[in-house]
Amino acid sequence: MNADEGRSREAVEAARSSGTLHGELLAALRDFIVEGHLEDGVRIPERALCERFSISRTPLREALKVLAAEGLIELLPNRGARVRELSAADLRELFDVMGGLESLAGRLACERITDAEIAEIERVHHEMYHFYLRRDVHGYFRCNQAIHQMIVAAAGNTLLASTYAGLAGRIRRVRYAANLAKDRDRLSEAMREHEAILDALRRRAGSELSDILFLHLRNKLKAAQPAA
Amino acid sequence: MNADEGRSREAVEAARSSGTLHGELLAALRDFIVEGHLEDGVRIPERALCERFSISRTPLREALKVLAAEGLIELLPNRGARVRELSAADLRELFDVMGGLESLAGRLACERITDAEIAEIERVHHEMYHFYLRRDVHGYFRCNQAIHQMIVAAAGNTLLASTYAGLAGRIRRVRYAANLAKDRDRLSEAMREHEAILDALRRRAGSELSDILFLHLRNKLKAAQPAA
DNA sequence: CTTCTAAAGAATGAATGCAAAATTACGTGA
DNA sequence: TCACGTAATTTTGCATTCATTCTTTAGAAG
Repeated sequence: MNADEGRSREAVEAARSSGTLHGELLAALRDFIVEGHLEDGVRIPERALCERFSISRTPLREALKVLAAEGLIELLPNRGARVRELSAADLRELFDVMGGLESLAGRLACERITDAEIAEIERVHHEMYHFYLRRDVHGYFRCNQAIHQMIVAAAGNTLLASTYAGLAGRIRRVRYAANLAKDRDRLSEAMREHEAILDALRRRAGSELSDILFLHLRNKLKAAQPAA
Repeated sequence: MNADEGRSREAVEAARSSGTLHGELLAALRDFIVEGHLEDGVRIPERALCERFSISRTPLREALKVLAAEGLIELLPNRGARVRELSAADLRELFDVMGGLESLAGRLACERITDAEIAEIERVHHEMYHFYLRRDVHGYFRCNQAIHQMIVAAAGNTLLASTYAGLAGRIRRVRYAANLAKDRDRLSEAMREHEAILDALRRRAGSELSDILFLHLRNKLKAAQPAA
């Protein structure tokens, strides 16, 4: 019997989240790492993680292999796992690819986004503007993230969404918010860019939005990494 | 992943070369699947693969988990692994994301590509044109693949390259070449698009090339899937 | 003959055990 | 005191084993 598409997808999701010990452990470990509970570059003994999560080494090692494949950790032969450090070059590559994905998201979103979805993004945009005026950096960034997330969601491409989420997880470990917050000029520049994003989105100007979003990410990187 | 999905290159390369069973097995299995030696959707008994590769289940299962994370296979809880079937929707998503990545690759390539690299691409382009005139579909597609690969390489972003390679592997299983080959109009249209790609590349017109490449992939999908 | 049930068989998920490699600890010599 | 070589401990990689779940099949009832 041929498994139909919807059913296999559900099954995969089920496997990933619940049911198997491996799946839950994988999600838990991922959060654990993304939230920065492990130092960069230091060795992570398997035994310690086993005790931490009350589990045997077999499922743990499976999860580590997957996390290595996702790029969150490094697995050196016979030398165990360590949280992957991001060099300046790595960060640049990450931002560029994220930019490419957001660029794609904008293009796709223009093809299918509804007026209601645009209105919702505009709502968050105005909220963000409010935070901007009040210098509430934390609130500002939350709205910022939300807007980009909404554009990706509006693209209606699950592969894009999951790929984007994976890279976003890697970046989340980097504390670049502080750098961005200090640069007031960058903040207002970003606001203007977001205005342009919304404008292009309203006009469903996919190609144009694509450009804007890529450059937006480029500028974000520049602000985060003045050294580069 | 990074070699593939953004996984750490050093670790993966080390694992692959330094004779860790898991690394070699992973690569072998990936090739084995990508080259289509396993039927879509049918159950893959672990025992059979163990015997096929003369190893125990532990490293095999680790490799399967990674392949599942890469999206090549499905792992259903307590029901084993099967090669993932691509629905029409999946294929559309794949092509769009590949289009986004190639679009990004073109943009980045325009920033850093050398005249020598462009000349090399032109060389393959003319070779491809030759195959096109002689109706040598096989040679045509090889050149086609090579050109896209060269653009991605010229982007100089290892994360982009590995992500792209991962998705390309998933698509490689789909035999769309036959469909494309039948449509002679599509072939000449593709040739014209490739001319435009080269032209934009010569002018280092990143934004323009970005558009062309995305649409090029869109048209490729349309040709491969007239039903959609 | 079909269909439902249940038990036997097979496959997967996880834990443990063992060998090889690496890291650490220790002792010797300068 | 420091450098170096060697042995002990730790850690990783893989195989094996046990437990649980799924699949298949034999059998009985309708």
